[in-house]
Amino acid sequence: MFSSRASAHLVQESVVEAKTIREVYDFTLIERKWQAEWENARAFAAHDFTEGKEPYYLLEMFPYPSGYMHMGHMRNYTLGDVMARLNWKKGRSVLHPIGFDSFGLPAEQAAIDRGVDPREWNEECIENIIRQMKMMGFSYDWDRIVVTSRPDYYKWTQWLFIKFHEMGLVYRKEMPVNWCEEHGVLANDEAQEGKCWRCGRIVTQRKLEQWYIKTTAYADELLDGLNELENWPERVLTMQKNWIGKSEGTRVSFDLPAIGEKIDVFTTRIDTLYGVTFLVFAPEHPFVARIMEIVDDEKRAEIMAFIAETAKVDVIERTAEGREKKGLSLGVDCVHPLTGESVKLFIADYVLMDYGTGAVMAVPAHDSRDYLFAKKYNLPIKWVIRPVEGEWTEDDAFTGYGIMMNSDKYDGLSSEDGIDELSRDLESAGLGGFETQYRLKDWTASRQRYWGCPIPMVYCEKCGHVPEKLENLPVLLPPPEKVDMEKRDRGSPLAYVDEFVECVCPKCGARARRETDTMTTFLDSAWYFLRYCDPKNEAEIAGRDVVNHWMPVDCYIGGIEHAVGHLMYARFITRVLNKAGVLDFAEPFDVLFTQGMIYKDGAKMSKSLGNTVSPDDMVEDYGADTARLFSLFAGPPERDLEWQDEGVQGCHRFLKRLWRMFAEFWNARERIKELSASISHAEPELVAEIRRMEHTTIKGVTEDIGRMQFNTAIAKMMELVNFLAPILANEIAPAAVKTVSGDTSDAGEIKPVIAAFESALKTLSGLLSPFTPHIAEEIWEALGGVGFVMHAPWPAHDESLIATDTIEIGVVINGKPRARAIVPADADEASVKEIVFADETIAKWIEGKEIKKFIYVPGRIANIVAK
RNA sequence: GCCGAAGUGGCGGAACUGGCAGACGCGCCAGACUCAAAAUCUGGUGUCCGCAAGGACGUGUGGGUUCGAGUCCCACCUUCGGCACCA
Repeated sequence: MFSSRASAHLVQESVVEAKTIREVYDFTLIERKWQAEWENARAFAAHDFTEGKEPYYLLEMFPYPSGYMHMGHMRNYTLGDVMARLNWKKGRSVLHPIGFDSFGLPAEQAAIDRGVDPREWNEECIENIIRQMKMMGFSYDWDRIVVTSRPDYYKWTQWLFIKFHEMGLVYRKEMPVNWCEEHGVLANDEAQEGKCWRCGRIVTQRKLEQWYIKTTAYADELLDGLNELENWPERVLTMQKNWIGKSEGTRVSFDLPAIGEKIDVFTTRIDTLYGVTFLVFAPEHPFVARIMEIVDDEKRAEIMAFIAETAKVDVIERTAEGREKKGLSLGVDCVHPLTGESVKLFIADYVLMDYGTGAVMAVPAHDSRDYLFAKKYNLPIKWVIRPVEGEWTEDDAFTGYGIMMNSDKYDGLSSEDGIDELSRDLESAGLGGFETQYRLKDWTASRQRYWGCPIPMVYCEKCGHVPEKLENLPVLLPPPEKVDMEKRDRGSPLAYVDEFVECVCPKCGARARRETDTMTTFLDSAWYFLRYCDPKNEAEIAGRDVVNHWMPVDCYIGGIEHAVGHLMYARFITRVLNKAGVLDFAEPFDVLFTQGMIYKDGAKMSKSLGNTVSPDDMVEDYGADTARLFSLFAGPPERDLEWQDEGVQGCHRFLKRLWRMFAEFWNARERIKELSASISHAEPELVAEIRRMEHTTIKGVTEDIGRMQFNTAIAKMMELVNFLAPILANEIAPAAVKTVSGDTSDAGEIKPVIAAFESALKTLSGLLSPFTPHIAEEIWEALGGVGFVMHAPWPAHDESLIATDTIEIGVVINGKPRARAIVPADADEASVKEIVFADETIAKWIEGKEIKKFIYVPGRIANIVAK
């Protein structure tokens, strides 16, 4: 191999001045050359408000900068790059930005483990990833990079928090959290089986007061908004719908005379109210403590033991499938609101404090959980619903809708009518009424971590919790050398940094304490797409006009793993800012595309499994164009794909073949060009064939791309190369050889073939350019293309060049393909029938049989039914 | 358990609204070039029967609709993903 410098010289000369192009595909050279050209020309820069061009905002989910990226990550960005480049070619004004979600645990952990500065660690990783992205030829607007951990960004994350505060959307609440002595607060998935995922210590429950954001206030809007999202995958919409978990039902209260209180319960089946035989509380329910005060010592001890038992089990295990339902009678009764009967009161672990009211009315006859519980504790079962048709058995709960019975004046009503009437009657009696419950919970904004965006709130003895003044933003994170990140007894490590904590009250000026929790990183990433529109604005989160110009995002590409979390938060923030009058639109992402993951050796490609493929190695061995091509060709983008090294070689072989064909063609053309006089001949049939294939390919590729079927689009371009290669070898190259030896007899005839071939090649470089942009630019330039091929218009096909006079169809006899026939393209059924029956092979098959039916599907098959 | 997606050669995958199953690529086999290997090129390649021409079978399983089903309908099996004591 040549050193890249020496060969750079060689190829540059050969393409531009000399008479031959080397047939060796020097991808390193080509790729470096065009990456430099694009950079110099600022070819990827987005331009706000370009006149006469429709804006197109293409976004990929930005990465967490953890060291380096592997091909699994790169697939996402390759997909996005194809879409961006495609839209450049379609004449849109493209915004294709990139940034980094750089706050969060890995940087903090690196700081703890290795004593590095998280800022520096982030910046190094970012630099490396940018290098890798440029190496892949991605067309990002590098002037719009956004980094969530930089103060110029997180100033606006803080501004958002204050905005929420202003709008009454944040509040403080005390809730139990998973606590590890060593690692502090843990998320549920970090506390599997009651043990810390890092150190294996037993996780305990601790109460902690934290900031919450009222996402539930937007539950209905977020749910209804899903109907507008026509271009989102169905499964994401379903997941969001389940996550919001809207449930319409009825609230009803039961008297609890023992402590002089009313117990509210929520039910979706108020029609079963007469079947209530007991009530169940979550063990954490506040009334349980009240009841303990009035029961005897023995009972109190029992209750305490039961609560202690439940608390030992973490949430995950407690809500595990098929778990035996454990409960305990509290020894007090409450009163049925309609019958006045006494019903026993229990606590049980299957009732959850954070759904509904934390108490349920138990109807064992019509709820399977209550049924199991009643059987276990020998409680009465009262049947109040019967099926509309047929019998039921008492071996199990009957949970369907039916006809009410044993329900006083409601007897004979359908469940639906019963729910309606009972809810109304309860409402007028002041005992309850219709109510809607959501599974969606408010969003915990606080994290007890150092490496996050400081929550811009201040606690003053006199004024309470007060937001920092806007002109004081950003509230800067103290430098890492001032922080002991492992100190967590007070919650966040920042609580020990006096110069951070001590401040003055923004309202009264008295000495005050700064909030030491930082924000969840989901908040950083829930609005970054707005900042890309106006990344350098120092006065606003983003200029109003420019945001409304680019937004909503035309196409958002990312992994399915963000179907609920990130995408829900981004939608929430957009809706809030819409309501606040900052944004003109309510939904941030017009089209959502979820790409599949890359697997290798049967497992998801990941650093921890050590089965990654490095883009650096790929680019060195095969080049960026090959790496891009393979991740697009191996399968449809929404599906998972298995990484296969042999497949990579296949794609590389294709590019090598393409390059060699191009070089051979160019060399042959040069020879013929200079030696032959122009002799006009009739256009050979070959020219029409080349044109037909050229335009068929344009049509097919354009259609496939419209459906984001990049794998089949690439297959069609491979077919074009397979078609062109023998023409070069058998027609053009021999003519060139003859010409060189002085025999120009073929030159006149071959000239139109060369012209058609050249046109096909130029078209191919256009079609290929979104996928393999470097080799495409090189071919485009050599064939005299104007400007960058990435900005040149997408090729258009001419239907009249595709059409043929005759077509070949299949002939099917009694369901089996038996023969083929050539018919005029515009033939009708009668004339096709004539041609088909004149055929010998076909005659043999239908000999002595009666023709029952003849069907001609234009352009495809003829079908004969014979008996 | 509920909801959703998917089952096609040795492998990754094509087949848009029912119309010639297996495009394209990988792998494999044979041949060419080579002292040889690699690279490259040419041809072949669903399975079974057959020397061949040719034939039979074939899209997870079982049924159905249709002139015609990978595609539509019903039932089932498997895999993957999401949710899961939600009252």
